[in-house]
Amino acid sequence: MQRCSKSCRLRWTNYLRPGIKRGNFTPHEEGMIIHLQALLGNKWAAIASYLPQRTDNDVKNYWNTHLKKKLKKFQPAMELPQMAQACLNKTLATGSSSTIATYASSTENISRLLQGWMRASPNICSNQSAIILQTQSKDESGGGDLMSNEHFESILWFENMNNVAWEKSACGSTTSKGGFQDSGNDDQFSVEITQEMKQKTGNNSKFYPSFSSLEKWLLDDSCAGQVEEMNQWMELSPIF
DNA sequence: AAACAATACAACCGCATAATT
DNA sequence: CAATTATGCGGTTGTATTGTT
Repeated sequence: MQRCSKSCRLRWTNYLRPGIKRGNFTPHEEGMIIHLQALLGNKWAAIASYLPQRTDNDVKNYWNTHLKKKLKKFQPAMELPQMAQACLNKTLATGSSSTIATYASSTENISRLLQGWMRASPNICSNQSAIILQTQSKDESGGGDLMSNEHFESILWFENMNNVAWEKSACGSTTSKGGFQDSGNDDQFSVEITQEMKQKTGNNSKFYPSFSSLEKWLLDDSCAGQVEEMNQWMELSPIF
């Protein structure tokens, strides 16, 4: 079999390169992909950067063959962005204790990814890294249609989120300057976002969560666990 | 056992951008 | 600085495998 240099490189990066994990995706990985796809759209390389040992091709294939199907079944009951939002809501509302240590090994990838974002988006506030993700994710059925901004806004703009969570976190907050510092205190997540929200809305502008906030959410085990729960529910549900 | 369908995944293609000459 | 080459990425296709009738 003859391959051009491009094919060789591709085969190396996607198949032969050492350290590539093969086989089934764990529920946690599955959850990560679902979250990230909802947030980033079909940015497979970006999504894969959060999943060490998985290539973008892997993630893409898994999405197209497994997850897309699952979510399609699930969609009549809950739209995909809503699912991600519901997961996000629950995370904030419960303030469950969990650790981001699982993906600590991928911090390098994450920072790289975030740097890429920072470069890509002209609307980023330099200091607090508030974001407007200008995604051009393609709808699976539309094959080229832009996903509506409302979908992403519903995920990213925490205005739409469970007010109880905000009340709770706001009441419990004192001060939390300077971000997370890996304290392991998950309430701090809500606290920081709340304070950011107050800052932003105080300036009569829309609120965007900071990268660090989103990042923390993405790396939170609890959401993946919720997706796993959902998967189990889907399997048990008579609808499917 | 054969034919067909469905599935999974490696590989290919085209495009955009970065790096090199 | 332009031209060329290399690289990265996302969409799509090809094909081997598995399941079903």
